[in-house]
Amino acid sequence: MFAIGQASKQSGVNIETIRYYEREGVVPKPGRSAAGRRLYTSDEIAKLRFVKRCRDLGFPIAIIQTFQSLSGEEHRPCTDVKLIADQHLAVVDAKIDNLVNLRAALKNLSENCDNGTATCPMLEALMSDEPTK
Amino acid sequence: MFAIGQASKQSGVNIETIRYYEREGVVPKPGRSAAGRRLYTSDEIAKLRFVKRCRDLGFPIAIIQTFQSLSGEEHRPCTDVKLIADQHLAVVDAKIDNLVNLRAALKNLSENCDNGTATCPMLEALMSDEPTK
DNA sequence: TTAATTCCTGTAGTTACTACAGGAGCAAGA
DNA sequence: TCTTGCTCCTGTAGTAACTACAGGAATTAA
Repeated sequence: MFAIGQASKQSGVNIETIRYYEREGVVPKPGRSAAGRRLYTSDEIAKLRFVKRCRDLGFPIAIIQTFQSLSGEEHRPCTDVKLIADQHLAVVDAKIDNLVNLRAALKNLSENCDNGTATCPMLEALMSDEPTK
Repeated sequence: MFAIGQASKQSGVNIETIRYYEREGVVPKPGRSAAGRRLYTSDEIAKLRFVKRCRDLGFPIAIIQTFQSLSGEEHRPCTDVKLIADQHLAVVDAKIDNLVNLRAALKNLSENCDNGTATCPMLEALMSDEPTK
């Protein structure tokens, strides 16, 4: 059995975040010592690690909860999991596209912004009536 | 003079968001009609459009406020603006890198997740003791 | 005149945490 | 044994940038 600090180190999840996950029901409530301190089993720490990995992949918490209920089911969850993952992949793709466009616009603005004029061309562009595109 | 609905349509900023910007001091408070309704000049709407454009480029509100104070100054703001833009560009680049890596990991997991086994390889990978990478 | 639309203020909810405040338990050295 | 320092506890509030009501008043169109 491990105290919350150990659980944090082993899972990579911040202590405050662990307590937050417990409040929100993302992970089950651990047992407590006589003095009321949380005590984690290795399994519970593995669950924290699972949540952390999913979060690092950008899955929202609601979806992680779906994963957990799927992994406990009888019928093979693979199709469901893949579907969710692929939907998430599409979201990530859209985000990347957006950021790449944004980056181009930003770079374009920035590159026209070093000609030493009194008025900044970048601010002018942002304030003008023409759409930036 | 335009009511808030008009200002919203012309600037592309949601009505609730316009009021939020006003509360937060992102844009100046407009005048009011006798009955207390907000009335916007074209200049004020242009300012909303400016904020919208900056937000669409991902600039946080605090930085937009810096832009606005810079644009009102005597000394040429171009250098300052370019510096901020380039810093922001670096942030965007880092975000893109992150997402591209994440995408690869996600795709990798997803592609191994269609072999119809009873246990989902993707869930297994996320739950295993080995780091995902 | 009435119905539909727009607008008002003020408050609370969203996401996923993070940061206290104020207090108590615990382990190790002098 | 006492003290020092670390860890832990609960509960609350803050973060960013909105969004979503509730409950009511004004305006516009038919």
